[in-house]
Amino acid sequence: MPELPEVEVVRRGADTWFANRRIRSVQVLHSRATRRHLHGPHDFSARLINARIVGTERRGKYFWFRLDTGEALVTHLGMSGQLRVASPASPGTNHLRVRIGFDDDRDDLMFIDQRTFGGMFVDDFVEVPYPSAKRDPGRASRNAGFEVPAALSHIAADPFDPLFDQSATVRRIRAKQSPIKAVILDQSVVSGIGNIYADESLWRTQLDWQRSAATVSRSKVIELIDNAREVMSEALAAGGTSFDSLYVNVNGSSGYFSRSLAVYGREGQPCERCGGPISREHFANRSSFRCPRCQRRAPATV
DNA sequence: ATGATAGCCTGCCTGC
DNA sequence: TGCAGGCAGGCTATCA
Repeated sequence: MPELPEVEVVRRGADTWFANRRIRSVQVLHSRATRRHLHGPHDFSARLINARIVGTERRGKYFWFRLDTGEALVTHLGMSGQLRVASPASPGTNHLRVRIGFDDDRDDLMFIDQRTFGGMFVDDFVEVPYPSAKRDPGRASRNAGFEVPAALSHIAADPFDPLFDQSATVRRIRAKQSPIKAVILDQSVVSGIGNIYADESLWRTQLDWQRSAATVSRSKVIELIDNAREVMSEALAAGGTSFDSLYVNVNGSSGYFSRSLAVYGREGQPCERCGGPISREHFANRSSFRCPRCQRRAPATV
């Protein structure tokens, strides 16, 4: 559910509240929440207890706590996951899946997830290489690589990542025949973009989501990536997009970017660029919103 | 290899 | 009022 800006809001909150603290206790209240931890909930807890959180990092919609054990506590919010701070004395809440306590007796970390598409797992780091275009011969140490949890090695850099290689990403996008929207939602091509920001970026670029990626010009793809970066930074500045209480930051408050959306969820309402009605179409068992006037569909070739 | 689809879950909203 | 059906911001596995 949450896309890059929402995950980044949560990561920042998590960093503020949990960095430099040592884990004392771990409760797994629903085993599905740790299903991606291959050795089970007991091993999950054992690897965390006594570990100190060094800091937090993010790639796309995943973020993780770097531990002083050399491992990562990886978190994905899925569609409905939340990270909340809670007093150690407070009772659990509905949909509480994992609760972590610290040796300073200050606030607990609660992972809450109604639909259990999200989860947490502990993982080793692997090094991902710097893209060749970003190599800096004068600073060999910087070129050594960047570490990500092993299970995330297939996740591409997101448009804010220092490792993001824009020209390589443009080439990869244009090599695909699929609808342009499916390609920018593919986290192994470019990460962080979900259904909302895909539609918003396509609207800003005046592209029909159905267009085969291979038919979009190189400059238009560059514009699309720039627009995705732009809309996501605006959303981040607004504290994220939220339609309901399912997405909140660690304090439980929600962002207000939903009022700035141009197409997403605005079926029938006027396009702010041309005044025509926004349409809603089915795409991969979900919805796609576009302005049929500004985002023209090429006539079907028969 | 790439691309499309089904499945995982729960809660809420709509329409009958 | 009750209930079935549709829908939700994502990812992964599996099939063609």
